[in-house]
Amino acid sequence: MNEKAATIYDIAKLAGVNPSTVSRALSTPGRINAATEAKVHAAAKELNYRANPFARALPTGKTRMIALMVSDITNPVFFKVVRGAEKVAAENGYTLVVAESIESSKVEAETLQRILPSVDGVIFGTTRLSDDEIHQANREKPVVLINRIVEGVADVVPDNEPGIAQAVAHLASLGHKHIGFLGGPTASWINADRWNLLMKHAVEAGMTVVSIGPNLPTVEGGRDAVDEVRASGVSAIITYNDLMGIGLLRAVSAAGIKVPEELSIVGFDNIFGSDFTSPPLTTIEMPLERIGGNAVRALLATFEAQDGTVPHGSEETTSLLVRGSTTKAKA
Amino acid sequence: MNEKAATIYDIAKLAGVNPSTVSRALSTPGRINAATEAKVHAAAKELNYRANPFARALPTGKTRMIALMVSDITNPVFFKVVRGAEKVAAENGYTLVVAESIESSKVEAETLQRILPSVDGVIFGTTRLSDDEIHQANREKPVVLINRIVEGVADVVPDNEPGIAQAVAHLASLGHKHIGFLGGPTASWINADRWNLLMKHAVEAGMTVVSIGPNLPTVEGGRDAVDEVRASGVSAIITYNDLMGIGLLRAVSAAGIKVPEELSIVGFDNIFGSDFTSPPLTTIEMPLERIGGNAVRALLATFEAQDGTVPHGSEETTSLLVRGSTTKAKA
DNA sequence: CTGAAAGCGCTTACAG
DNA sequence: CTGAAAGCGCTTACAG
Repeated sequence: MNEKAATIYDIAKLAGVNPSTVSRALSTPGRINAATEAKVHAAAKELNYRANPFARALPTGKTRMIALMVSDITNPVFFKVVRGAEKVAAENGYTLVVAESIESSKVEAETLQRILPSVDGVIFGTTRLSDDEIHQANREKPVVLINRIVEGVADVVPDNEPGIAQAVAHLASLGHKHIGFLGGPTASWINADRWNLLMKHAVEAGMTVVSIGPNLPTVEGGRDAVDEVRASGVSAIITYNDLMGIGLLRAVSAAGIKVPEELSIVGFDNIFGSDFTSPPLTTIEMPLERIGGNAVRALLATFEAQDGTVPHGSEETTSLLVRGSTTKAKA
Repeated sequence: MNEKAATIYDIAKLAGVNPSTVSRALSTPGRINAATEAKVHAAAKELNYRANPFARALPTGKTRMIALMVSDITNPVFFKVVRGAEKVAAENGYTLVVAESIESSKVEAETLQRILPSVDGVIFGTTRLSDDEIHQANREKPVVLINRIVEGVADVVPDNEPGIAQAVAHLASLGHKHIGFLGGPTASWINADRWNLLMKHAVEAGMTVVSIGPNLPTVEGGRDAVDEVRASGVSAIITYNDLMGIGLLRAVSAAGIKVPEELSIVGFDNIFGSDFTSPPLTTIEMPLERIGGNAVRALLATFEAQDGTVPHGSEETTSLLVRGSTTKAKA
């Protein structure tokens, strides 16, 4: 190991030009004499040259790295988000750094401080940071928020409405009159959005809807809701996310309640594994990979933006994926 | 955004010392006058100073970043590996870059070239690179391999034997006489290791064992094995990984074969979701998070190593996790 | 179009 | 212990 890498000086010597010419040939193609440029490229190839990104970053101040902060790397909701983000970043010559905050706002703030000097901008998956902390970060480097809206900060949020409208219509067509929503984190923008939309559409469809929980947005949180769900008398329930839906489905079945005959369950997200259950979980699909990719695009857009315009995105839409956990309400 | 960050020159001015003194105070604590050091630290704190990692990397050649290359970021096998690696990296002041090669050796080679100049070393999760390509990378920067052994290159591999021995003993105690192994990637070190160990232990236990497949190491690969499994007449099967185990379990159930009464299934890895199936999958657990963490430790060790010693690790062990997909062989 | 020079923010021998 | 200087590998005005 430790073969020393070639520099622009090595290339300059080999090609018989000045190092600054090499720099120009490599970084601003078309701006210099074509023959010279070709010579430089040939020499670069011969020496297997790759620019030292650190040396490049110093004068420009641009690192070509972006950070994606997630609260829990092992939460399957993030897998596709990370993949989408990584892909778009790579396509644009950026390197993605994914950092985990382990569900603690203190760790998250520290991690952010550690990573911020290294990157050109940061994308927050779910975050426990306060609006103030987000504004502070946004003052240093461009920020894009996923599933959260903060005044003056770019965001990418999905449009939950189509999926919820479809889910309500689906349940209504199956004869459900009284349904529930198993809530997740109360401080979360997306939890509130889903609940508000569900109320709106359920009422419009002539159904009643009650809030259950809120519980932890995990398999355990779903499992812990069994008694409350049963007590509520609902014939169908939509859960804040699939993790809760899966936990509820398994716990309810273990308690001898038949899914979907006695209780229909609809999850949210369509995470990996949500079709492993018996029955497989009906769910409202989130375009997770697109969201990750578009978060990167939004960040790149702020890099370009002359004015301080911040993109807001909800091109992403949601839709119902009917599997086995929903059926006709008992007469 | 774009508040310009403080530099050591700002600190030097504020503290009334030379910039080089600031540098020393910050990077080699204890090497200078305690009072001076305190003054510098106070000034640094006041200015909210954070060292520019790029400026630091230029003279030292050390980036304090390490890369983890995985073939598929959405493969749940990697979740805990990534988490373990991220954690140990952060503890040691390193930033982890995770890169995805999208299951293509060409993409992987390109990604590697792109990332290599930015990092101090690289960890390969599964890799499609040839031994030669790995040696080439290892010549430029230290390399650690997970689940693969290449002469002269550091590695972290789990000891598959305890888990397999336990699984065989478990199946033997349930009266199984004739079992199968559903194979994954034939070029994979770990696939071969698991198969060889299974043969050894099955034979010692007086069982016969046959190889089925190989198939893709995915849910689909498991599903596609139904006919071959059924034709083989085995009463129990161990799959290369959980993904295949889950696919097989679901497909076999759909085909009307009862699991575990008519076919016992044992997976490998204990991935997220392997307990979502009905019945939940019995599996051989891999210490994935430890493996990720130890891969980082091995890499850091090579940074220290004066001689070119490369660590080989199989401290990690495996063990059987009995859930619901195994039971007594039919009489 | 291209050369010579200065500078990005650090670190680290070299003096004193 | 600390200052002054050179250098890491680039980029980019400034000349010509």
